[in-house]
Order: sequence, then C-alpha cells, then structure tokens
Amino acid sequence: MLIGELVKITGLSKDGLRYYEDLGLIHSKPVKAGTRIYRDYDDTTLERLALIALGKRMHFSLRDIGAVLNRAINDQISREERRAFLLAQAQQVDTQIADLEDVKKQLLFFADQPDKEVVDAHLKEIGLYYE
Amino acid sequence: MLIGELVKITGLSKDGLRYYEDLGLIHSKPVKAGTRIYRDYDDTTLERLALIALGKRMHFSLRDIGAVLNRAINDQISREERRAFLLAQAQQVDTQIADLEDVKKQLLFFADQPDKEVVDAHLKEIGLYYE
DNA sequence: CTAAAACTGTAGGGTTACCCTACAATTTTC
DNA sequence: GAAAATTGTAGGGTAACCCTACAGTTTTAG
Repeated sequence: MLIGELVKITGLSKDGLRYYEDLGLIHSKPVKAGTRIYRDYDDTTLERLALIALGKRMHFSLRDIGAVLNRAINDQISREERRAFLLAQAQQVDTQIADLEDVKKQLLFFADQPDKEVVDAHLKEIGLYYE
Repeated sequence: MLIGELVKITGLSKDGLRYYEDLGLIHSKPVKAGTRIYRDYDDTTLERLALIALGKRMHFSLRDIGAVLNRAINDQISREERRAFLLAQAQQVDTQIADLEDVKKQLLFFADQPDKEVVDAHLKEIGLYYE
C-alpha cells in the first residue's frame, strides 16, 4: 500500500510516517512512477506501527522505540528472548503507573489547601529545601 | 535566592529555569549587580517548581502547566474552586493510569508470540486494518 | 480523451523544551 | 590583588513533528 492508505488507516500524517521511515522505524519498497519513486509498504508495517503507538503511549523517544522494535520484531531472536523482552517492557509500564500514583497522591495533598508550614514540610520531604 | 541556588536545590539547569521564567511559570525580582541585573527568586518559587514537576510527570506541555499554575496558585480563586480544580487533575492521572494498563495488556499480548492470524485480528480490534 | 481532482515527492520554515558552547561582567575566595 | 566561581546574553543544535508550497503522477469525470 502507498502512504496515503497508511495515513487513512493509522490517522498519522504523511510527514510523521516519512519521519518514522527516515529513522528506520518502518520500511518501504520503492516503486517507480515516471521520474518519481513512490513508497510501497507491506502489511507487516501495521504491526510495527501498533508497537510504535504503544511506545509513544509510554512516552518513549522514537530512537528508543526503534531499539524496542529491533528486539520485538526480529527473526534473529528466539521466541523466549522476545517474550522476556516484552515482559520487561510491561514491567516498565508498572513503574510508570507507580509514578503516576505518586503524582496523584501529591496532587491530593495540594488540593487539601495546606498552610505554608505544611507545604514547606512537604517540599522538604520531596527534596526541595534550601538553607 | 539567585539562580545558582535553585539549580542546586532542584537539579534543573540554569537554561531550563530561565526558559520557565520566559514562559511565566516562575518569577524573579531583578537585583542590580553593577551594569548587570541578576534574578532573585523567593521561596514560593519552590512550590511552583514542585507543581511544575508534577505536571511534567503527567507529560503536560509547559504552556498547559502554566495554565494549571494560574489556577492552583492564585489568590483570586476560592479555596473550593482550587480544590475542585486539583481534584480534576488527579482524575486526569487516573485516566492516564488506565491508558497505561491498556498498554500493558497489549504488550503482554504481543509477548505471547501470537501467529500472524491472531496478530491481524488484534490489529483489527485496535482499529488498524485495511481493505 | 482531456481537464480537473487527488495523490505522491522534495524543500524549507516553525514549534517545543530544552542542552551546550562561548564570552563578558561580577562577585567571592585565597 | 589575582584566580575562581557565578551570573548574563547570544547563538547553534536536537526531537518529533506540522504546515505551506510547488512539481510530477495517477485517477476520475465529463
């Protein structure tokens, strides 16, 4: 399929997809169109894009996502290795969730309209103090 | 305190802090130093920076964080209003956590080395299909 | 069958949230 | 009184795109 169809399917932009390709996250076969060359993507691209989307929801950089893809979609790697790697990624998600739980706790603290003393003590607790 | 102390306390960079100030997330009083002018921050800056840090952990843009700060640290606003606003932010965190739970679920799916058919069905389920 | 519409490509500028020099003016320290 | 540390400004670079704009190509409509 050409890039336009990928745009329709994924909702991503033409620019974004070409940027992914520049970074090596997806690949295409060049097809001739007169003096021009179009990009033809095969259907495995969709799996790659699905994993890229997961990486973005984890707020990974595209370079890091590229590294993940190389390990997650790779014939050179054993199934066990691949499985272990993806489980490790899932654990990272747990870490991120734990971090957000802490963020929530702190927001609730600030919501309780604490007075200056209490706020200062809290700031000290999270490492923000001076003198 | 001058910017150097803020750097020590927060671990943020001089450039980063000045960028925050350019965006109006923190403020300073100018103090004269010969022909130069230094920035003097008061201690309320630390509370602002604590909230900024929470916003960053929620992956908010700095402009959005600025909007949050205007509502969270604002004498013009009633305590109830402020409280309600921060509780709404906490709910947003819940939404983000739910999203990450879904990410985890999908990672575990891919970890189970599914064959092409199953993967295709999954892609379809999450909205990635063509033809 | 041709003219317009739709689709591709490249190129260049803009944005966000910084980092990283480099250099000048100012303290502070020895 | 000189060196070291601290501030300031200025300019360039990065990441992950978006947004024109323009030029070939292919498809569609009349």
